[in-house]
Amino acid sequence: MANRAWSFHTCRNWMAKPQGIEDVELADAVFSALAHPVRRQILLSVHYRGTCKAGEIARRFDCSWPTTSRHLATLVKSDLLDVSRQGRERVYSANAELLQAVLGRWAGYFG
Amino acid sequence: MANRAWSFHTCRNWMAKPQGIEDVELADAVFSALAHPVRRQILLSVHYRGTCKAGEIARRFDCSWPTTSRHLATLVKSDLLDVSRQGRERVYSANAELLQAVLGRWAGYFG
DNA sequence: TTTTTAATTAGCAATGTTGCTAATAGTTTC
DNA sequence: GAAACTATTAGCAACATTGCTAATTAAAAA
Repeated sequence: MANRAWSFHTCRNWMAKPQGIEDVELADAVFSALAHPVRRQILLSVHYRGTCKAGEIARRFDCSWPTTSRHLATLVKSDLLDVSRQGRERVYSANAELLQAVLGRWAGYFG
Repeated sequence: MANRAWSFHTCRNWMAKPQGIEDVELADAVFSALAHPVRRQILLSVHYRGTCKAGEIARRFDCSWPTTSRHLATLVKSDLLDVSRQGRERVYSANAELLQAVLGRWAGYFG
């Protein structure tokens, strides 16, 4: 029989290094965003270009513009990408600090 | 019109830092495994305990033993967990080096 | 103001994930 | 060998993700 009395509290007590709820949600968003190869490529590409318009990205990947657009939305929702409008174009840039913070924290848990 | 002529080759040329195919698959497995909060907790817990039997883990999480078992299988498939049989029990241990290698590489891409 | 350009949102089908209970496999103990 | 114990696999329902095309929004250009 599985333990039905589980709670965040009991989990914190059992686990050696407790995590705050905010961390759980942030990690969820970031690792889920990174779980798709096209999103990882988009993120890398935007980072190394500095900034990128949606169309520049959409034209270079093997999926339709709407599909790319949804990947971009997922990345923005996770805060790994920032976006700003310039006329009818949208300019994306990578939030490298957030990515490094989350990956660094998790690497640290296993250090 | 989206670029239908995309290929891994063209992508490598466009991207500032190309990735090998192995890296893509490894990153896929690792980030997908980390994308679920219960799997992250299991991994942390096993790491801080050193080793853990399946039952110890299953009893302490808010999901059935079979569900935990599948999370464990996902983690093993990604190589983030190692497993060995001892009699009728299975002992899991975390592969901290792999996790740090993958997270470290990706943090490095954005350094 | 009409047309073109840039990009997203809507809607749908296919597929993948996650949870459960029930069934099964392999080990130890009696 | 039978019973008990540890754990996984099978099978199913609910839900989420991902891809597409078509429709829509918003801005620029004509």
